[in-house]
Amino acid sequence: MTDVKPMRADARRNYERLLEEAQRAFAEHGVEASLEDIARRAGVGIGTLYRHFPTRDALLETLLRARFDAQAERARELLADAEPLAALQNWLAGLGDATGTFRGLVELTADALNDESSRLYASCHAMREAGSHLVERAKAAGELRGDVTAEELLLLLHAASWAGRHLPGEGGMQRLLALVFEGLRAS
Amino acid sequence: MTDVKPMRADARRNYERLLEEAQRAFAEHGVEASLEDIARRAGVGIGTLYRHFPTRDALLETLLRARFDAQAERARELLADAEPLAALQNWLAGLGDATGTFRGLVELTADALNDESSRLYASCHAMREAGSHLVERAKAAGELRGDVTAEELLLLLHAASWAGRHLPGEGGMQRLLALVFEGLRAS
DNA sequence: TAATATACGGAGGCTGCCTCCGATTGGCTA
DNA sequence: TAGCCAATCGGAGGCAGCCTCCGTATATTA
Repeated sequence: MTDVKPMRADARRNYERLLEEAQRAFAEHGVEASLEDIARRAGVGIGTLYRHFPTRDALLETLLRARFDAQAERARELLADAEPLAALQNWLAGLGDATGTFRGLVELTADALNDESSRLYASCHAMREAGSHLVERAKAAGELRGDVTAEELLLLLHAASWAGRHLPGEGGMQRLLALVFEGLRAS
Repeated sequence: MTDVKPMRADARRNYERLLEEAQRAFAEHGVEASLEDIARRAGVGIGTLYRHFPTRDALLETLLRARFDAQAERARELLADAEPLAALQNWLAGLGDATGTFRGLVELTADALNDESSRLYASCHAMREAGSHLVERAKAAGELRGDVTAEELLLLLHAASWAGRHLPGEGGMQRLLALVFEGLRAS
């Protein structure tokens, strides 16, 4: 099936250098970091970058897939947790951290979920599927409103993650997420 | 004080053509629309655009100031409303509409609120001040949680507005905002 | 109508995106 | 170990957008 011819030594070396520098650049400048700059820092020509990663999304996907897959796996683990709502909140917080690693990433993943042709769709979608089981379980346990969809919930998490970036200081996302769960009305 | 020497006729004409085309371009392509394209469509040179509006923000601010000021004014009116929480929600919905006019505008206003050197800061800040009175009133009436700040509330509104753009179909923002007020816990 | 302050326009320098193709080289074979 | 060739590299070049600068044009005033 997956008869991947091994890469030539120079190709593999460049591939890995590129990923290292891309990670650094995206972390520092956000998902819009200059690709030419990444190639330059990796010590390869821009053509080499484009051969290995034909689009920016392809590069991002390679960096993120493992992280997103781990997040999906974590959802499966949390299905065994005794407290459905807490498990869901726990998982969402992790997702928020994951999409918070690069500036601009939340926008990308939120859009990817609505665009099957996106290169990021597959891993994002798998994550959503995994998460939706946590949602259903929390609903079934009567701990979560029954009229909220997994889509809405995920979007609210993304929104909180987005907002966390626009609040001075740390931990903004957690605070906002808590507010979203509790509601704003005085009780 | 404001002894504004009247503009030369051609200058005024160009100024207005530019605003018209900018409105159209931002509405169509979002706040990142090409400035060269705006100048082209307005039938003026790029230099003319930059003379009238030295930065993209200056152009945006001219287009938005009236709208934002109206929003601040609306907050003052709503202070007379008999139902503090409803008035606040009403006002927030209007703000959501205002920041939803151009793609990318929410990000801009959310950032402007944290950056006094931004050209948009003044009008955004005035709006926040006006809104915070509505917040305080709703708290005082015991209809809104006492531990929420106006900053957080505005940010949550912005987040809902942001998220509304990433949900297929209309009215996403209103639905999300409602969820934020009600809370997600089953009651 | 002539003088002059004001305003115009776009060339040009820069950066970033992406493609294409001649030059280079790793790895296999004899 | 030499030599071959497919795999890989690198960057020039075309395009678009940002912004500045300054020679040219023109509205206004006297």
